[in-house]
Amino acid sequence: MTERWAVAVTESGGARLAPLDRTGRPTAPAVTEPDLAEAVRSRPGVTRWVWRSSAEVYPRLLAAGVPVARCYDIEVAESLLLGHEGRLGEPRSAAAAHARLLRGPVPPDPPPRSAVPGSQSSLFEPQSGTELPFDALLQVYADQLARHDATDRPGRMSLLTAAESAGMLVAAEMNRSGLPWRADVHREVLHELLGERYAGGGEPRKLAELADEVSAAFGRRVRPDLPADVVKAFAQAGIKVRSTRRWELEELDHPAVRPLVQYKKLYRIWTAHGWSWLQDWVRDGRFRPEYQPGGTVSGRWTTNGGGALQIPKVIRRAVVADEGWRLVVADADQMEPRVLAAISRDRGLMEVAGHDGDLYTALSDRAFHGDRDHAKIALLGAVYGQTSGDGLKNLAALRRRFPHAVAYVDDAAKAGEEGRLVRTWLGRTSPPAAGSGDDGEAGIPQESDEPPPDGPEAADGGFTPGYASSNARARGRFTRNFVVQGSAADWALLLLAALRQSIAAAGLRAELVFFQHDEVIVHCPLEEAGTVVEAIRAAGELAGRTAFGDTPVRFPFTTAVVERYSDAK
DNA sequence: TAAATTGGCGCC
DNA sequence: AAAGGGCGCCAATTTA
Repeated sequence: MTERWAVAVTESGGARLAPLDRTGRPTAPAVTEPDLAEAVRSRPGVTRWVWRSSAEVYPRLLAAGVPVARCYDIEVAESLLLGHEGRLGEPRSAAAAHARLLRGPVPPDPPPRSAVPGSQSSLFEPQSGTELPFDALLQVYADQLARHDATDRPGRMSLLTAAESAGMLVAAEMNRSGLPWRADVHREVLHELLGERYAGGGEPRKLAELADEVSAAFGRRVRPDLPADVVKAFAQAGIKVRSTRRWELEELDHPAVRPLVQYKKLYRIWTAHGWSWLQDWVRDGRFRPEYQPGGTVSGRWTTNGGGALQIPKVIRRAVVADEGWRLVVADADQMEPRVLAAISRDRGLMEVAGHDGDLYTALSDRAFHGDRDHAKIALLGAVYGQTSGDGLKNLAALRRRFPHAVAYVDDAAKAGEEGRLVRTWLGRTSPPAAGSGDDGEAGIPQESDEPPPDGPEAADGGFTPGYASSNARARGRFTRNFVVQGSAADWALLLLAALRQSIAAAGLRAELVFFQHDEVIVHCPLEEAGTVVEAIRAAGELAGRTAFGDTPVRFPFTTAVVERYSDAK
C-alpha cells in the first residue's frame, strides 16, 4: 500500500533510486536515471519519497512541475532524533549521522547559509561536505527507523518526523509561490507614514520632524534612536528612567514622550520594512521569504531574512490578492490554551476547550465570575510563567479549577529548573541546559512504548546541581512555555500537512502562501474560497485528532475571505 | 577590524 | 495593569 522509494540527486542532476521495505532496506538494486524530475514523475505510485534533504531535492522538482505527496527528510529526522536523545548540539547532517554509525570522525555541520534576498538559486546548491554515497544514505535511513522505534513514543516520534518533513514540502512550495505583494501599495503606506525620502539615504521627512520635536522638548539635540542618549536627556530633565521601553516612557509626564514614542514606532517600520526591504524582498508582485520549518527549538518556524513573521499590521495593506482571486486568512482561535487542554487532559479545561466559542469567555464563566480579561491573563500567566502582577493573583483560581492543566506546566517548569529535558506532545525535545555536561552520553532512560504519563514528559538531561537560582528559574519559564508552544507547533505542522493534502486532492488552484505560528493564508480564485474555508476547518480538526487522538478539544478558526490581508479581523 | 552582545520593538 | 515564553531585524556598543 505504501510504497517508499529513496532518491538522491547525482552530480549530473540525475537521480539514484531504490524501492524500500518497511525497515528501510532496498528491495531491488538501485538504479540511476539521467533526469531527477523525470525519475520522480514516472513513478506516481510512490507514496513517500525518502531523501537526504528537502531543501536540496524539492525545489528542483517544483521547478520541473513535479510536486510530491509525502517525503521523509533524513536530515530533519536526524535533528529530531538527536534532540530526543538529548544530543541536540551534535552535527545533524546525513554525513554526520553516517559517520556516527561507523564510529568514525564526525564532520561538523556547514555554517548556516546567510539569507540572500530574492535568490532562489541558493536553494539548489548542495552544501559542500554533506554529500553521501547512496548506500550510506540508506543505512542512515534504516538506522533512523530503528531509533524512532527505540524512543519512548515510537508512533508519535514517527508522526513528528513525517509532519516536519511535510513542513519542508510546504515551505519549499511557499518559497516558490510567494506572498502576493503590491509594491505600489507598500510605497503608498510608507509615504503616508514616513513622508518623503530625502536623497542621500537619511531619515524620511516625518522622522526628521519627530526627531526635531524631541530635541525641542529637551532643549538640546537628542538622537531618539539612541537609548543611552535618551536616558541621559531625561536625567538632565530630572527624570530617572531605567530604560527607554515604550511602556516605561508612557508613564512619564514630559513633552518629549509623545514624539519619542511615535518616532520609535515609525523608525522601526522604516528600518525593518521600509523602502530597502521592499527593494530586497519583493520581486514580480511576490514577497518570497525563505521559511525554515523547525527553525526554533520549540518547533516554530523562522524565516531566513525578510522578517516574514513580523510584518507590521500597517504594512499588511500591501498584501493584495490577484485580480479575481482572494486571500483566505485563517487564524486558529486560542490555540495554546486548547493545546494545553489536550496535552494535560485536564477535565475542566477540556470541557472549556470543547466548544468553538471564545475560550476565555467560557473560562471566565467557569472560574472568574465572567471576567474574561482576568481569565485570559491568568491562563497566559500560567503558560508563560509570570512571576508577578495580576496573572499571579489569578493563578490560584486557575489552579483550583484546572489542577491538572496547571500541574502540567508546573511540572515542566520544575523539570527545567532541575536541568531535565522536556518534550512536546509528539516528542520534540528541549535543548540541554547550558553547561549541563554536553557531549557524549546523555543517559536518557528509555522505558515503555506509547501513551502519556500524566505530567509533561521529562527526561534526565544531566543536571548539574548547585546552579544560580535565577538561571534555573529562567530555564523553568522556558521549559514551562516549551511544552505548550512546542505542542502547538506540533499541531500546526499537522494542520499544514492536512491542508496541503486536501488542496491537492481537490485539484484546486489554491496555494498556501503564508504561515505564521497559528495563522495561514491561502491565495485562491474567488470561486474556490468557500471550499478552502471548509478545507481549513477540516484540516484543523484532523490535525487535532491526529496529534492528540480521541479528545473533546476543538480547534476552530476565525476565517476571513478578503482582497487584502489588512481587511482580515 | 570583525564578531558578539545589547537595547528596542515588530510579530505570535 | 504589568512586562512571563518564542523569534528576527537594526543600529550602536563592546569584546576578541
